[in-house]
Amino acid sequence: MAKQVRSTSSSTKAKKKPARRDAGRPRGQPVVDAVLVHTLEELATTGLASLRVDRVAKAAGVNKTSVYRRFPTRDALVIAALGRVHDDLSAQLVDTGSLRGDLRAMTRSIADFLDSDVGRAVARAVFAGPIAKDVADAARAQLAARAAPAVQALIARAVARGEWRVGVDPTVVLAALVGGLLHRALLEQQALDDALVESLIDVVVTGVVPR
Amino acid sequence: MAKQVRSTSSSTKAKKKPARRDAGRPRGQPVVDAVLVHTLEELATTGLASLRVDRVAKAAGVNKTSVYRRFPTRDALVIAALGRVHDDLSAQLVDTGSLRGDLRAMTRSIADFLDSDVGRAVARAVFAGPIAKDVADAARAQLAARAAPAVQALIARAVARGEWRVGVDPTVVLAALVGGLLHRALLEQQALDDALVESLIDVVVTGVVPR
Amino acid sequence: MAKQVRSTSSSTKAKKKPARRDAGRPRGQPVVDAVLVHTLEELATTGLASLRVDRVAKAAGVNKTSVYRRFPTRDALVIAALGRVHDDLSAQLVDTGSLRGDLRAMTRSIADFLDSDVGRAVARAVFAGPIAKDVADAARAQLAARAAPAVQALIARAVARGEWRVGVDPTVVLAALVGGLLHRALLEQQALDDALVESLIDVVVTGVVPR
Amino acid sequence: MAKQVRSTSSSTKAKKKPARRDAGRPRGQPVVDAVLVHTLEELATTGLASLRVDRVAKAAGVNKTSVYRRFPTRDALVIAALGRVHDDLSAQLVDTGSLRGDLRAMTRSIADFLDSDVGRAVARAVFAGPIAKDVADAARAQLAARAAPAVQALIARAVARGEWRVGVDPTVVLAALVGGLLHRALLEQQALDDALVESLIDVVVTGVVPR
DNA sequence: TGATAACCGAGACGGTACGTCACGTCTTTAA
DNA sequence: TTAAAGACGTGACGTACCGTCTCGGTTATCA
Repeated sequence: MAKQVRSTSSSTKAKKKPARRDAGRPRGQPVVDAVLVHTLEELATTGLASLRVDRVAKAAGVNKTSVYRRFPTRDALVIAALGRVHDDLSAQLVDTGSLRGDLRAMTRSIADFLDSDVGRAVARAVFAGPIAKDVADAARAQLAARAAPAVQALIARAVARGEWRVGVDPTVVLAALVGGLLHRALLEQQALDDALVESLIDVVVTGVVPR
Repeated sequence: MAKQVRSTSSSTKAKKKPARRDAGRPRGQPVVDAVLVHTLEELATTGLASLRVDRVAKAAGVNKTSVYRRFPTRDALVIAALGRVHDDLSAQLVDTGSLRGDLRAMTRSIADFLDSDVGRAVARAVFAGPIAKDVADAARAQLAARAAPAVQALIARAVARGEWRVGVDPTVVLAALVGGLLHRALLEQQALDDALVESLIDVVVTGVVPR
Repeated sequence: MAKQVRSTSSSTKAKKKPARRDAGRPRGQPVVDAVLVHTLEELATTGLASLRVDRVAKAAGVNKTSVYRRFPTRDALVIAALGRVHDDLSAQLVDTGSLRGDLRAMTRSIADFLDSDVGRAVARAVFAGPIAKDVADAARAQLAARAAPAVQALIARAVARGEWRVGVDPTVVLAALVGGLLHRALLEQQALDDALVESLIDVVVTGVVPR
Repeated sequence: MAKQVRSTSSSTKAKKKPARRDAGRPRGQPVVDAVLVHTLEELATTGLASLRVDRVAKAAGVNKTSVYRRFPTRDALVIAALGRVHDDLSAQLVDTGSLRGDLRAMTRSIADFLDSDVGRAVARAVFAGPIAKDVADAARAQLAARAAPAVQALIARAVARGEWRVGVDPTVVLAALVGGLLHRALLEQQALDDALVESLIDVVVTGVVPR
């Protein structure tokens, strides 16, 4: 063992540091992953306001410096973390055979997200401030590239079935549905149960005025 | 040891202070008013995150200490300021003779608020965090005592006119309308023009499905 | 609520800071040295009561925070600074061939210290309060390890020369001499000239009663 | 019972304030006395550094304002309080028939004072800072008018008895004795027992050199 | 295989804002 | 007139977190 050779000399001056395990090893992607995951966790746990960079770093088993090496700012870190969520937020957009069914599936999946700790935290963070400007843009772009087609398809099916009144702006319908959920979750601070989803869809699909 | 001799100093060097004119004068209510007004102003101007207590104090012509004497925390200050807004937010709830008209007036007034700097800032702040918990409660109580009756009346009129389908939950309708506005203002970050209001009401009142 | 959203602000407005050159550079010992030196300076200049931590920090070319990182309290800072003085206070304890000469050298060196701005300030500070408890202990320990031997030697020489009456407590003689200086310097607030030193030694060595 | 008579009326509108006891009543001297007494008490208890004006006022059953009416500054208050001590510090200067006896009585009485909480606190405060300048002047004037004659007499007696070597400065002897006590009490922080007093006098009277 | 560059942990540092404390000033109200 | 009550301005304190920067040491990559 080569180590034994040096043992006599190293006995005089003890190693100061307890020998870091994986110092120097470039880790790249794993680091950002761990960091972003724990950022979301902190976000869900303690909220955006109490999110501390050091804590995230420590939780991710990474040094604060390494965080700042990749994300120049706390905000940038948060934004990046929020960006990750879109991947999980792929709303269910299936063909159920009816507009109500399609909307129900979509709304329900969004509601599920907003009912989770992460979801609520993310929503709050997105609302909170100028993050929105950046995130919203990215989100819109991302949605345009991913969800939009599905939504388009959803509406196309509804039109084909004769379930979509001409002149109705799809974005307004979405705003009403999603906004309704947000209102309930973040302002009224109540759970998003099936009854709510059903009611929302009922109002949006059928309208308030009796037929 | 703690607070070692900080004294016995000023005896040699005479005070050069220009003799403040109205130090010590109790001002009470005027102070909190000025402070809260400027808090809202800062909120609207620079946002919740950049709101500095000293700056608010200075703007209000008051000392930082005096602010802290009444509001133990920056957050408490913000919350108190938000509380003031409800007074200005008394939504217009007039009888226009039709459900659409009534809803239009209401939605329009809310939209106007959300389109103002203060309104957007307040909305962001309320969403931002646990503030919501405190403020939302107070807001709900306040609304229950003030706006609710008017809303009740609005719905009662609609029912009387036969414009309100039985079984439709008013709170859901409100959530859809207000939430739709919030979605547009804070997430999509677009102006709340009349077209949007009209579209929202159209969807909610008439529904998506053709009649 | 605590520390509500302080973030999400700097993302819009670009940082205008002139990019500090050596921020973050660990300086360790140099820092504490500079800080303590300037602490003593302030102490000598404006007195303990008017000593301001920021001012010391600024004078030392260091941030207030850095001072507090090492000295948890203003008092701790002062105490540490006082501790530094002992190094300079190594009283002259030479063999002049006679008790009077030996005492004169010692007393004179102490008097010189007490006549300096720093010396007076230090003496005042040490007297001022419970600092004494901490500092005095350290001082005593330090003196025991450094000055004491020399004093012992001084007395041993005097005994050998037949100049030290049996039963006379050295500590009392020291207290009388040093105390006499302090009384003159701090209470009577007069200069410690050679005449005083000579008189003190004369009284202590020869006594008041005529021989 | 007179109280019952008013009970019915007071039940409707409760007294806002707990009815200040002696508002407006001019009290003059009693106030300053109480204030100074409690100032000394605080001084003895918590030390100069921790002496708070509000606390003194409250302890003296007086409003802070009333304190500031008479003493423009915390320091002035302390100085005034210290001034009061001289009255109690009338050192015992009796004719015991011998120099040793006379000095013993004087030194002992000073030692007793310095061994008390108030005494130590006062001594520390006097040393602490610029107070000394003011107080020392007043003290010197006061001593010159009161104690000095007695000291003069003491020395005159000693001279008459042939116990005072010509050319010995009385003030130096006093400085050595008092200074020795101060050194022991404030720096070494030990009790001032009879042995110390005896040793001090022995050194000063007889000298260190054997006869 | 050995030099070199990239990467990481550790942590000191400057800076800004926070919330606290006590001083001394001044007004109001009441006896 | 005198005092109590107490709001207020002011300055310093000590703390927390951000983002910067240096150091030392390790690992992967290339000569």
